[in-house]
Amino acid sequence: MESSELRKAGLKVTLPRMKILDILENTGSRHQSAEDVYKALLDTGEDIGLATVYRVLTQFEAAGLVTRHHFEGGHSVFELNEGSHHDHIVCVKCGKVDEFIDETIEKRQQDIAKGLGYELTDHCLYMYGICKKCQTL
Amino acid sequence: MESSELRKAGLKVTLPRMKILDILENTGSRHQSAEDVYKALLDTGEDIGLATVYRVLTQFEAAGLVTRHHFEGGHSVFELNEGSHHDHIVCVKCGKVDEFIDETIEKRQQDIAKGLGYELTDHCLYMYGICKKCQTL
DNA sequence: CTGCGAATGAAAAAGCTTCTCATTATTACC
DNA sequence: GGTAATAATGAGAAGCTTTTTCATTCGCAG
Repeated sequence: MESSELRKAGLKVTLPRMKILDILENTGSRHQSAEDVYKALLDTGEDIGLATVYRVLTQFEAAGLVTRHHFEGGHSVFELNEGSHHDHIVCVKCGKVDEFIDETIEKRQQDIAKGLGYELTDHCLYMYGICKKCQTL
Repeated sequence: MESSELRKAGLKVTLPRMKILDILENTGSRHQSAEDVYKALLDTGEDIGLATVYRVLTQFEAAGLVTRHHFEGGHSVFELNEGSHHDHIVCVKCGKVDEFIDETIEKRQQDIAKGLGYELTDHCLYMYGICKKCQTL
């Protein structure tokens, strides 16, 4: 069960938190806004407030369970942390998102941060392009 | 004069637009929020509304004069387009921004996009960390 | 100089997100 | 298992950034 995940993060095991974790794990899109999660909860008949969704997602982020991305448009999207860190490439035509990880880039980032005197805490790389399918349309 | 820049972009040469362009060009920080620009205008005694600042910055972005960045914290910052592409590293404590360009990373990005079948149109890399000064506080 | 259309300012409105506080649920302890 | 202390929740209000509305003003072509 996921309840151990919550306990490990120092969070009480409550119904809203379990349900939200469930939505994050078992929904098609890996990148969901707080509003998306809220709507998904309503669809399953759960009566969980939007404020709780925001609170829980923020707690999950602090606990390292999810990552918050600042995509364009002014709102945040959340992604479950399963497996390791990765970056994103987004198709500007159809919105498709591919994920990747490149050790060369990761390494260079560390070197650059160090060179500029920074202690790196986080980073994100977004590439925008046209995917193979959209190129042929 | 910069008025030619505005004309070239198909925008009428108005006092607010000239003043805002001036602020962007002659202020210490290269990365300013709409609020920053608004305050700078007030400081110089100009009576320009915040709504106009937002409108003008958005027009400048559409005209390619500035780039809008979505840093963490929920608000946008604008940067004058002079010189070439570069990436950013932001101090999460004091908000300081350093810029850099790394050919190794640029090259890898192209390769990765190609490998995934994408035709790359744009990309942005944000690193977050603690700058040298803030580390000692 | 004059007038039309675009630009502006002020205030209201529109998101997204956080806060407040009374109520409810969870966990530690008996 | 039951119960008290404590944290979590829900609903709505509030906070922020950004956009929109609309009457007024300004820029620029004629």
